[in-house]
Amino acid sequence: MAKNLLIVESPAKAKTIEKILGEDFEVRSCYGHIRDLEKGDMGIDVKNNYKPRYIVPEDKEKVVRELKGYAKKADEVWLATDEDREGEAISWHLCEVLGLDPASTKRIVFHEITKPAIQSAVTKPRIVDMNLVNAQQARRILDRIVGFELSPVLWRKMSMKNNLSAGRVQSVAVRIIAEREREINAFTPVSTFKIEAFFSAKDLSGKAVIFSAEGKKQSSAEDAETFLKSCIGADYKVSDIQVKPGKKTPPAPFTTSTLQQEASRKLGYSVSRTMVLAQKLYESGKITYMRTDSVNLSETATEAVTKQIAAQYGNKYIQTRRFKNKNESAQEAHEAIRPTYMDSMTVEDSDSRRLYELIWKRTMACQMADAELEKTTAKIQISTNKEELTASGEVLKFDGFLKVYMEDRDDDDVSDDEQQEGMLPPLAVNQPLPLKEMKAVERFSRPLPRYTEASLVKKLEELGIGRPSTYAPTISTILKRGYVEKRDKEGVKRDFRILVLKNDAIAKQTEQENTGAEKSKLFPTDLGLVVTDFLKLYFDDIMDYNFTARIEEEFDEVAQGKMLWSKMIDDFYNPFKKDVDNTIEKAERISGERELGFDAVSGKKVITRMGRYGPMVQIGDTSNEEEKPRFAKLKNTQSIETITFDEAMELFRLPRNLGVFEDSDVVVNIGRFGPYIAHDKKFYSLGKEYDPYSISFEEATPIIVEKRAAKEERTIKVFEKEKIQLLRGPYGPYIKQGLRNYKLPKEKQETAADLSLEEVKAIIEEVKANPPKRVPRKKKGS
DNA sequence: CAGTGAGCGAGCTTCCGCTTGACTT
Repeated sequence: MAKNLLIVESPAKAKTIEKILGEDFEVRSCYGHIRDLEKGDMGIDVKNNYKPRYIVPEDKEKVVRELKGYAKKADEVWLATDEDREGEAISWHLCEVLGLDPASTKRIVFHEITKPAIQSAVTKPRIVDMNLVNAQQARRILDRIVGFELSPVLWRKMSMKNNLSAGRVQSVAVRIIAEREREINAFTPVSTFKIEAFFSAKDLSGKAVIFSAEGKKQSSAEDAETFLKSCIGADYKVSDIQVKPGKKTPPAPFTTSTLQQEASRKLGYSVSRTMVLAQKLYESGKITYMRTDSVNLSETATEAVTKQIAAQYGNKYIQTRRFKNKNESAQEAHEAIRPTYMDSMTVEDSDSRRLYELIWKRTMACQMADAELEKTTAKIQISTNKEELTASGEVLKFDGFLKVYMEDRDDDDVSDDEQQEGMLPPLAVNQPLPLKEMKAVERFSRPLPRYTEASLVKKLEELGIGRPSTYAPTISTILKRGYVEKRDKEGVKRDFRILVLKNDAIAKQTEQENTGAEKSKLFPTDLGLVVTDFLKLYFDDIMDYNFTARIEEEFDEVAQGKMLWSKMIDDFYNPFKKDVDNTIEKAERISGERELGFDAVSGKKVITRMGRYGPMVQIGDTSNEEEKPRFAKLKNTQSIETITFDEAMELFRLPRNLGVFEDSDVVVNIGRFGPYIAHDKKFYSLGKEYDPYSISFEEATPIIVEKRAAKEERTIKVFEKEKIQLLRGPYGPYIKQGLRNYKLPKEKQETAADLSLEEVKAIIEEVKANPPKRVPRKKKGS
């Protein structure tokens, strides 16, 4: 048994460190936090200075039990959790649970898992910093108070009430999505006319090439026409040439947030997919820790990178750099995300290969030379006009880091004015240029695009909201709660005008473009919009984009010992609790109700609002005892915010009876699980390719026949009397009795069709006796 | 699986941040 027990947070890290420290140390991991506030009564004694009540959660009991065992056997316990607020708190909780004295237990830190860093850390132990621990407790308690006070307000005030939640991070994330949607809805595009002239000139080899030059934008079709007319019969010549050097600098190495953004843009990965793959790479020792907000590289890593650059591209491609975090809240417990071994350019695993190569390239690039450019701007004079045209081109003189890596940009970073810089043919001042044609093309201004998962992460990080370990879970939460949806949107066709000047004549054309199409973007749901409005109305301080930044300043003061954590919480809690009580007492139930007009047939009022089961439209009033109102559910692409009267009335066309097939009615409707066909007491889901409002009898009947056949296909065997079915599912054959499913043991899966009733019953009993382990369900804290 | 939409009110839900697996009909 080793004399020393060293505890870190991550098991993968434990393995590496044990190798470095050798026989004197046994290194174990605590798998993150080992204690948390109990759930009952918020886990806080509000009246007793907010004293927290901590418990070891059920799924951490085993870890704690084992650590206690190791600690008992060791002569000395060393705490080596991450060097940040959360890590410090974990060390303190370990002291509490393992019966160690925080005033004397050795606490060490390192921000990189390298031999020199760890060996030097062991020579400089300190003790747990209680001020930092208190800052974490304040953070934890404030989040618990906000979450557990606000969520119940929603349960009381929302008409839709299952599983609603609110919190410091998630509610602001939803707000960001909601506000962008409203900006887009309110946006009115303005069109201008872009002037583009095409000239011919000879390139270096003497071949004629076409290049383009731009003129001043025209604000209307009339102005554009006037300008083109003024150019009729004109001569063109180069009046000025400017050549300027330029450079591009490589981006910093990856943090969690930038990795998620680039993997989204370059590889199309969702934020959670990126994290799953990165976790795999980390656990197999291929990359450093993947949840970090630091852009720092260790000395050893920088050396390895430059060595690799020299070997692959030569010394002139090397430029060592140190990157600094812009974000002050960065807690720099780890390095940037980089390959562990720079000489491995790729990995075996095909799933994570593309992500690994992306990380490898970005890491290489960050220590490589700037790319050098030459930007040429040529002014072109129009003989009949005092306006000038501008042609610009860019030539790469030295590729530098671009040899391996080019960062992608978000749509919203690319402005309309920016043009793709191509090459210009060699030009000389006073050189006459023959005009091929000149165009005035109508271009519309565009609203900012909707957020992707990754661009939302970027925004949250800019606001200092959330941490690397929570970006992916936060997105899952707001999707799961139904505040936000990830989906595509079809664009709409729009005409745009083009005026062409060619051979001294002007022609007018109209062309079509698709606008507003979105792919895999985040849209707020009506629930998200209504909840956001409600929270903004009654809790504007918590919904403020700067709320987190403001309280982080106070946490910092606690961490520096300048403020008592309980005082900080008290200052926050008292006014907040007043708002909560006031809201519960005074606020009306929220439904986002909007009046659309009056039904032509009944003369009754038509409204749209949130109902118990989601957004809906309603004809008539619920207060009318005589006649119940008519209800219809909104389509999932519609919103109570934007639906028109005509669209609303259209929804009342369901259910539709299409006719009689095999002696039964064929009825189309939309139910709890989407559009369906009901026929002969059976239900058949309608795929996305069908519209229940327009599907015909001729389209519907083959669906019934097909789905019926597919179901037969899935059925292996039926025991009619016992109501037991043997079915084929995506995870192999299984038994279905009533609503419950039972998995077949592996050895019986091949021969499922031969099973007798007795054998099937035996399997059911067997599974019932030993139910498959489920994901640990949260239990009531006690 | 596929009706619902008002109100009453058992008992329940809920936060953010640290970490990994075992699980899916």
